[in-house]
Amino acid sequence: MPASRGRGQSAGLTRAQIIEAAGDIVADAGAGALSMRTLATRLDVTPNALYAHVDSKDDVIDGVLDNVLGEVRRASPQAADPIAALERIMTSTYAVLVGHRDLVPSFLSRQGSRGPNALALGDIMNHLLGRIGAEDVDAARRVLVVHAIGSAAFATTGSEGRLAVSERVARQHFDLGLRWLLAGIVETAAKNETGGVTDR
Amino acid sequence: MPASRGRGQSAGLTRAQIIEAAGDIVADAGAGALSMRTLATRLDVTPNALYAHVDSKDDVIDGVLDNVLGEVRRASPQAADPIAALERIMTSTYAVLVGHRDLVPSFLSRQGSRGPNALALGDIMNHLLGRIGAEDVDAARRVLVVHAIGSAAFATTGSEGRLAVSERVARQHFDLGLRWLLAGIVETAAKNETGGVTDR
DNA sequence: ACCTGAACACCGTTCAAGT
DNA sequence: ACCTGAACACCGTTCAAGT
Repeated sequence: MPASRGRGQSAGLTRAQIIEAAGDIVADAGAGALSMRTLATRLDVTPNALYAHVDSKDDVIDGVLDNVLGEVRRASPQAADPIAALERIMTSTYAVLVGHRDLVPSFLSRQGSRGPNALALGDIMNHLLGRIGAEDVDAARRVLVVHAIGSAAFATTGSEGRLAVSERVARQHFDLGLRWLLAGIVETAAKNETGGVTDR
Repeated sequence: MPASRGRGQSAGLTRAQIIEAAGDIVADAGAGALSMRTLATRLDVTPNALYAHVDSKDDVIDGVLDNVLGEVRRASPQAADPIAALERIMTSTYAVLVGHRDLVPSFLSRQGSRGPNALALGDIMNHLLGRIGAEDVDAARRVLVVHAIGSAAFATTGSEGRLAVSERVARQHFDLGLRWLLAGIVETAAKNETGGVTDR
């Protein structure tokens, strides 16, 4: 019920404000509770008013996803040990995603968000992978991202399924896979080290 | 419009029949087109009639997912080369999932289906991983499954996103990651080979 | 047991106003 | 430009019948 406003009166809505409110709903009541209507109610406007600032519900979700990615602890591209820096970025990404469980399916179906935070993270990863000497930077980055998001999707204190596994064990599995992948990337890079361009 | 039937007349509905029809809808018109109402229409019954045979829409989706998993080419647990057999199983899983793109998000959010086909596949993987001497069979299996499903989720001829990549390249990335993971599993197994139990 | 009729409590989105 | 009112075309699920 948009309560107190007359017909042409601005509610002072902003795209950023809408997306933040959407994030709050997801945090408070789960992703299933997010609808254009619950969102409108929280902002004290009618549902259709939102469409002056966002394109669609998917647009809203994209914004929420990128905000979440903003919580990832970003390592510096100039970190002394690029492999350790990559390990930290991916581990932080995993932790953030596990902290926002019911957003993870959206993450995968929308291919991990294309917002500014996702792009910044991707750039840092590219730079670190370049310093390691990765043969195919795009491939390495994608495999790492798939592992982080996929692992988060599988890390559920899974109600009924018997494969369900504790958060601690899921985290161990993630760590193990991450080490295997980084080792593979490094090894592939080492093979190609026939005087190619490196960082120092 | 359930056309020609009187009030208590059986339509001869079966759970298997319902799930098959649901799979047909997804194949014909995409996952977005599947609703209890479109499903009922296709089966020429009213929507609520379905609830005598299935618990919910999620129940239907679980059935569809497991049917899809039935298409995976199963390697024999006794295959001469267990590593190659694992590689074949994962590659076939990836291919099947890419062939059912819009089901993949459901796959991840429902943790890969718990039906008979999923269980059978998991058993074969466990046996092969045991023969390789994997240190932690559960971890290895989960990491491989996450890689296959996650890679499939990211393999889209992605409309607008700039990260979108051709099906060929996505497949190359999957292959690369799979090799890294299998190498890691084998290497971890080799380290622990201090006279433990093996297959021969 | 297995179905229909009717309803409940929702959705996302659009279109024509009003200021 | 930014909002409201009203509507369109849907959802999943339940409950009370009928045979």
